[in-house]
Amino acid sequence: MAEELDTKPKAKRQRFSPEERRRMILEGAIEFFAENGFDGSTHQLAHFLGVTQPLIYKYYPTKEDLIDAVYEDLFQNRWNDEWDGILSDRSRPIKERLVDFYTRYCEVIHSPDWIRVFLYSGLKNMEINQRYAPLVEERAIRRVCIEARDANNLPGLDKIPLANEEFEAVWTMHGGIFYYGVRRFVYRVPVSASTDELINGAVTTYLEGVQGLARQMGLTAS
Amino acid sequence: MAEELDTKPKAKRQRFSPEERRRMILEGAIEFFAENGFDGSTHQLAHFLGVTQPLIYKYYPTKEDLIDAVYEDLFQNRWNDEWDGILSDRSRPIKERLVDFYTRYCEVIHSPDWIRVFLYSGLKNMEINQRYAPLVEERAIRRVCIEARDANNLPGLDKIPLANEEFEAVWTMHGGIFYYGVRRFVYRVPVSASTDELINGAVTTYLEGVQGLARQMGLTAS
DNA sequence: ATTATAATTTATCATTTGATAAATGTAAAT
DNA sequence: ATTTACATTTATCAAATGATAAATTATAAT
Repeated sequence: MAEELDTKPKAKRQRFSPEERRRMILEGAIEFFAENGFDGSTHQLAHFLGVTQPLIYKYYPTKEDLIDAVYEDLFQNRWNDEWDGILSDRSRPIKERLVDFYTRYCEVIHSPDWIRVFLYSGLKNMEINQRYAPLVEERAIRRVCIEARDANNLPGLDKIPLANEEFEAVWTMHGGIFYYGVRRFVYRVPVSASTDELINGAVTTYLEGVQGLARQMGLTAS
Repeated sequence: MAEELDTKPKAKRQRFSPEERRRMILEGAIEFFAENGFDGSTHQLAHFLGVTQPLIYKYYPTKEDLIDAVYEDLFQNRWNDEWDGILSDRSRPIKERLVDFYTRYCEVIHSPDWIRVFLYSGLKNMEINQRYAPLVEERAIRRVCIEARDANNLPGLDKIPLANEEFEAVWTMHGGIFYYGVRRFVYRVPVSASTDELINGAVTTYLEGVQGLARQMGLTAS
């Protein structure tokens, strides 16, 4: 009768197809590494998965391979090409476009897994984030600068090239939105506003503020 | 004659006073942990210091103790009380005050050591950052909100309490300024603006933008 | 029911890591 | 020059870690 009173739930061995198991390990690894960083041990990860440690190595021959799979799943092809169109669609008010874009963007990045793994990878590795920042600058920041010029009837880039301050103003908005995720998922402190309020506030402030900036820079409506 | 041709510089044993050595180890640990995270091994740290690993344990009985010392040196008492006065000094234009404050603040936080250790500690631990965020909110964010109300002749807090959007607008500026450090010292990508340009841009945009926000919220000049 | 495939576990290893004790050698005091 | 104090190193350890090989057992095909 003591057999059923064992301390462990006993979790009998369960077989899955290679595809399923591979996926299960990857999903678990994302959650585990997001919490513990890439220095979390494969033994602990296995325990977290409810599986023995050598099994992980059956599907990912080295820890490095597993980490690469985590990177790919989280960051590769997560930039939706439709977002570019949203920003440039001048049939809509610019504020609406920016809110729309950042709402979709935040649906991707404002998760504990994404933010934390992104920072961990930035701190450890650097290639991924070094590649990511220029992508953001090219596809978002720069585009916002251009649209802000147009929305305020300011000269186009062919007349006057983008100034550092214009770039940084967008980066500041962008960084502020990113940082909201850091406060929530890294520091884990209460935030006073919802994501919608955050985006609305950041976009409103930017659009209003960039006019003052343009004035300060001596840009005049054309 | 082969003795002088040894591969190692031979670096003969050097004695320092306990205070000096303790300091040397701490400084090295900050740099080392900032680069490698707190999972960097004490063996590697010793090598980095040009010292044997047990020596570290003579001065810091456990790795935890050393890490705590790193925290304390970087984050404890780094908030200068004079900063509070700068923000609240209504004899100066608000823009000048904000620029002044953030210039000094950035002198502290915009260093690879500070930014990286702060993020590492946030990701691993959380107590420190959980304590730090409310400090910033109380002594900076909130104060900026109040001063922005005053500078725009808007009702005081006794009339109308601070709205989430007002708070978030400042947090966005603040986060944007922080994120500039992340781009430089974590992602290690080129940034287009200098720290001065960044601060000027962020502050200008915020001050201009918060007026639009107030308008949107229905706050009227009194 | 028996067999065959292969998913999963058990057992094991070399290295690394945080930590300790004993030996060594430097610098100051006598 | 000798002695003494103690800063530093050498030697070592148990536990943890990434990784591999062999044994086991669940599942599907026969």
